[in-house]
Amino acid sequence: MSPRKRHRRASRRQANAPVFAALGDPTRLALVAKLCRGRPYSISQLTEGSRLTRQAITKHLRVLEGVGIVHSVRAGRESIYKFDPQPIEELKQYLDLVSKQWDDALNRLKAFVES
Amino acid sequence: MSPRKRHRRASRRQANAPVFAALGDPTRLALVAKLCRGRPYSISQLTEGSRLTRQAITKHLRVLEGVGIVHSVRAGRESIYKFDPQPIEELKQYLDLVSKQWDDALNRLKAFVES
DNA sequence: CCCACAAGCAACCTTACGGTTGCCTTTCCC
DNA sequence: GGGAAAGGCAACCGTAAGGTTGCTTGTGGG
Repeated sequence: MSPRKRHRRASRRQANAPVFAALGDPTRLALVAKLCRGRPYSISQLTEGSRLTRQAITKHLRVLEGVGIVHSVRAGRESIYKFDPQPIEELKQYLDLVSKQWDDALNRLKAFVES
Repeated sequence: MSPRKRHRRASRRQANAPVFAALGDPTRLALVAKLCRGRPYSISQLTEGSRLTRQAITKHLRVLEGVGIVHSVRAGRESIYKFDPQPIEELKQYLDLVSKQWDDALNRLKAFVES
């Protein structure tokens, strides 16, 4: 593999880290679970059922929005949050790549042992 | 959905958070990328090519080991780390579930609009 | 036997994160 | 118009995370 290619791959990997980090919190995972039910939710609605403050939820939503997992629009006096599947789709692709790399390595090893 | 079922689903979700968190760091992502190339690596080998201290790398490896992404065995005077695909496989499943839930919601919405 | 290499352990530092509280602004609606 | 609902902003707090340094322990090889 060329150094340039390796570098491109590395920066793609690095780009995924913040998305993983955004999902690395139970509260945020719960928010995602709720938002991917389809309907958009206001902050108050998302705060309902959580033992946390509205402010805490707001911060978590900002983190999710920062990596593109959700988008918000202001509608009158409320902020409406909606799920966006794209970043998660990219994570899936990346994890597939990791699995694939591992499988290939195992197969190469097997072939080597049997030869 | 029954409350019991919702609860089981919630705890499964919660269990994934630490794994996401473990992947939510560029250094750790780089370590995973290296380790899933197949061969096991010692700590010194994993430290090579990184601008961080061996200690820092060790800490990161402990985090990864804590969620089962890697396993270590002591071999003589070195600690050998090996990749384990299982936790990542579970993440993939979970993300699939999220995507699926979103798709279903969209389809329901479409059906509703067209009716 | 001794030295050097691999790692572990512990202390420490700085910064980011998760969370709360208090107060201000905007919007709705009676 | 005025009160209540929905948020935004900023300050603050505790703690865990990422990283370093220094020192000790164990192991392998000449």
